[in-house]
Amino acid sequence: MPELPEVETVRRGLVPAMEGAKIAGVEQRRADLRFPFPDDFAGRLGGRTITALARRAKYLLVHFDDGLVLICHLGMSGSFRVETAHDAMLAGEFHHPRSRDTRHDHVVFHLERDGAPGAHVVYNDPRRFGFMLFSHEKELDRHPSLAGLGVEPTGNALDGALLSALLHGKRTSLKAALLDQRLIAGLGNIYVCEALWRARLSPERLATSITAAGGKATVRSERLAAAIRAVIADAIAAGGSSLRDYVHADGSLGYFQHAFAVYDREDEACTRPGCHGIVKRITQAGRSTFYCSTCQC
DNA sequence: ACTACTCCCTGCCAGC
DNA sequence: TGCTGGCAGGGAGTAG
Repeated sequence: MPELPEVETVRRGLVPAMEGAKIAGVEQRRADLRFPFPDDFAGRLGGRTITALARRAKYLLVHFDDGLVLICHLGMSGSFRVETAHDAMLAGEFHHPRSRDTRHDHVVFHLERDGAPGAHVVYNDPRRFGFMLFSHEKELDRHPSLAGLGVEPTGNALDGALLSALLHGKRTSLKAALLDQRLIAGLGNIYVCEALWRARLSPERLATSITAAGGKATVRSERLAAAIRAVIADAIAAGGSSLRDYVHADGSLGYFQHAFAVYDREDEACTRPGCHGIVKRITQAGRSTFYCSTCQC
């Protein structure tokens, strides 16, 4: 589910309720998600004030006033939603328009602000591939989940030369290489497919084939780096992609899924002007790849 | 060191 | 109307 643009959208959606708020209490409704919750999870969070919400790749980072950091990963099906006390009351009594499936509400953060009860932030995750772990600001970069992550595809850091250097010598497919979080951190199945289509490059091409010795930029690496940055920026601007039940923290939907050129568009006509190809679906590394074999080569 | 494959878990949808 | 199989935004762990 959530790739970088979705996590960034979630982060922005949670900021108003969470930044500057104090944790009044935490309901932890099961012992584990993908991993066991840290010991005394609720106890360690209670009474702390949230100073900032940050993001690294697909990780949401909740910073507290004493340097504690809660590292959250949403896995495939995780989501957060913000409920006001009023929402919670209505949901209990009526079918509230914004109510949703609460079967997999695993964690509820009760917030307070200026001593008054604030919002509830609820973590829901049907498949439980998500997880929450603790770290500390001073050792965050060395945390096992974050230490090996590659470059962010936001901003201008990822250019043709860097991409060429990262992919040089990689004998795997271009698709698999772009999914490797150690190289570029934050891309997932959707945005890799979309970036490759924008760059007119085949997902089946050998990753090293778009590079030059010494990591010098090539026409193709420049094109792909630009496509990756653009698709991520466009998706963030659109509020991410809403597939199935994925919604923003405030319950609204992102709309980038309407802009997909190839993802989940098997058998549809390629929309590139002048191209008369049909979008195909193939399986790479056990996951679906969507692309146009006519214009992507 | 790399690369490839399996598995974790639940829900949903198409096809029978 | 069931049932069944396949598939889904991810990544850790293991085996070559």
